[in-house]
Amino acid sequence: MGASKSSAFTKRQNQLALIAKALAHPARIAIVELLLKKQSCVCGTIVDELPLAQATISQHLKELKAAGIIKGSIAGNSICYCLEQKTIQTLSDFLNQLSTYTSPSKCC
Amino acid sequence: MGASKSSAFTKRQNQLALIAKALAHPARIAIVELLLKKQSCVCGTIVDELPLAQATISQHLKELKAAGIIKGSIAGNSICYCLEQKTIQTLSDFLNQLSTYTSPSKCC
DNA sequence: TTGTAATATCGCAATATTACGATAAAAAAT
DNA sequence: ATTTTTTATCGTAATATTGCGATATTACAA
Repeated sequence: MGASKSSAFTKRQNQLALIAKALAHPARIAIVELLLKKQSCVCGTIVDELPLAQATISQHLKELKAAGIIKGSIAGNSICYCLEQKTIQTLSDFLNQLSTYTSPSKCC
Repeated sequence: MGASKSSAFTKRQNQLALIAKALAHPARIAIVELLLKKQSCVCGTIVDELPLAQATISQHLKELKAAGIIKGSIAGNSICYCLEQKTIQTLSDFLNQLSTYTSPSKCC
């Protein structure tokens, strides 16, 4: 045991969890913040701005890409990363649902 | 090595990552969905509806509570859980920022 | 071609998460 | 008082993540 029981849940539940998981690390939050703020979204810039080794950043970028949160396009010698709004919107919509929730009178 | 380098990031980045991490599992997505849909938010109901052992559910509830996503209040013999909108809103606001992003013309 | 710069992948050690049976704790029911 | 119900915690095995040095890969430059 120890493996996540993903087969026991719906496709949508697994998808939302995957997107959240991709954002579940401060380095990856920092990366998407950089993509939001900076004009340049080249990988090297990210490596320069974050206090982690190049190999580590590359791994984080891979996870964000696998979850569909960012996409990379080749720009000459380097790779330019950008946010994928569609995927982010999926989680965003779910959270908006949650936050407009009104608790049942029974408790809380 | 292996530990997350949380000290290298801002308090806000760590907080957002923590909230995302709490939602980074399909069982925990299922739990907050239940809290959204059901009138009853008693722990036992959650255990009955999800295909996981009681100990496992309890652990997931603990994580959601630790991240401030839910809160529990004693209701007689059992415990009633509800969503904490404020915390959810924190991540929701961040994602809304991300999804209104327009990519720099340089690439993508 | 040969060299250099930018990213990705591999391999490994340290740590964290997931799941659950067993057990504890606390209140309600008998 | 004893039993039952409800939830939490402990201990542990299986698995996943994190971080990085070393190395591969790929594209451009000279």
